[in-house]
Parts: sequence; C-alpha cells; structure tokens
Amino acid sequence: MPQRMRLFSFVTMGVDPNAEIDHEGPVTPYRQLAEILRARIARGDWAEGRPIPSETRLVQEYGLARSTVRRAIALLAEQGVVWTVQGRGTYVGPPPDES
Amino acid sequence: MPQRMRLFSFVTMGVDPNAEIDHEGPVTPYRQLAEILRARIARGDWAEGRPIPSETRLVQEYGLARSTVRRAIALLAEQGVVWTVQGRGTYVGPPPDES
DNA sequence: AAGGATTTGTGCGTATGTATG
DNA sequence: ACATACATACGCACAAATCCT
Repeated sequence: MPQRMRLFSFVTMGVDPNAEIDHEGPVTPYRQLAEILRARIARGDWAEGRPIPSETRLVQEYGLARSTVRRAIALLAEQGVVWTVQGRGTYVGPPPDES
Repeated sequence: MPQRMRLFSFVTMGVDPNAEIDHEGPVTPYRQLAEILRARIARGDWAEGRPIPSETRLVQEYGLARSTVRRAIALLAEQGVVWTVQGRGTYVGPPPDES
C-alpha cells in the first residue's frame, strides 16, 4: 500500500476555440487542431448533425496540409465526436447507426 | 416486422498469408496488407509479444510506400491485434496496460 | 557519456480514385 | 457533365524514442 495517495479530480478546461496553430510548442499541429475543433463544437459553432467545414476549408483556415487536417478529424472520429461520409462531409456527433 | 429474416452465421476464412499485394482489385493495398499481416500472425509467424518486421522491412517486402504500411499497422493497432512503441517496434497483441 | 544506427511519429506536397449532389 | 468532398497512395524530410557500441 502506498504511503500517500492523491486524488486528482478535475474537469478539462479545453483549449481556446479561437486559438491558432503553434508550430513550435510541444503539442503537434494535428492534435492542436483536434482540440480546437472539439472546443468549437462544444462552443456550438456547429450543431449536432451539422457538417463542420470541409477539409479544404480547414486547410485554408489553419494553414495546414490536408493530411494533417485529416489526421485531426480521424482522431475526433475515433472518439465519436464527428462522423465522416465520403463525398459528403464530416458531421458533428457519432454515426447514426452506432450498433 | 420484416417479412423475412436471414441469419448469417459464418467464420471468416482469412486471406492467404502468402498473398501479395494486388494493386488492381477492389480492395485497397493497405487493407490487403492488414489482412495479410493478420493472417501471418494467426499462422504463427510472430508469437504474442514478439515484434513484427519493421515498417522499412515491410516496405521492402510488399513494395508499398511507408505511409501505406503504417496505415495497415494502424488499422491492426485499433483492433488490438498489434501494439506499437515509438523507437522500438510493433508487437503482437494488445498493449500491456489495456486498462 | 557520447554518439551512431534503427524504428516509429509527424508534416508537407502531389496525384488519382470514389462518392455525392 | 460537372463541381465538391472525402479516400487512397506515393514520396520526401525531419523529429523523437530506443538501442547498442
């Protein structure tokens, strides 16, 4: 049994939805973008079931390569935050058939 | 209630562990490689906890781009088939701390 | 400890295919 | 047919972690 125990109880603050990508810091760009998008969704930029901006649009807005944008989206998709359909777009929320 | 119901009960045969990549067919190369590696693991080419060949090695063996090899491995990693450590390699089985 | 070799991680660019509207 | 949007593949460069000498 450990001599001391610590209970960490907290809520994640989340990043600034208006933050820009920092190409220097320790956090990689694709993770930064993922958190920014998560924050923007939480803030209500796009409602449940509504599409977020296209990959091309995000590339323009954040000055990242498309592959980097896609990795950020893929990360959110894994977590059920967004849902992607080829040829259509990426939507807020989990896939409609999560069975 | 549907007029008919069908019960599909089957075991997946799995691809030939010795198969090569078909750049023409309907199945994309990275999915093919994922299935081939899955088959090779099932066959026992590498035991639980043992490393599979490096990405560079797989690139040479299957004639694919590294990014493609990485996507195949990422797919297997998502499914808990393999487990990757930066600087070390990719090992058969789920991560040791799957908590 | 110091440095080199190996291996995975990240980012960018480009091209082409597939799906949708 | 055409435009838009996501999917896949290739290649290149450098960073970070690990391993070994």
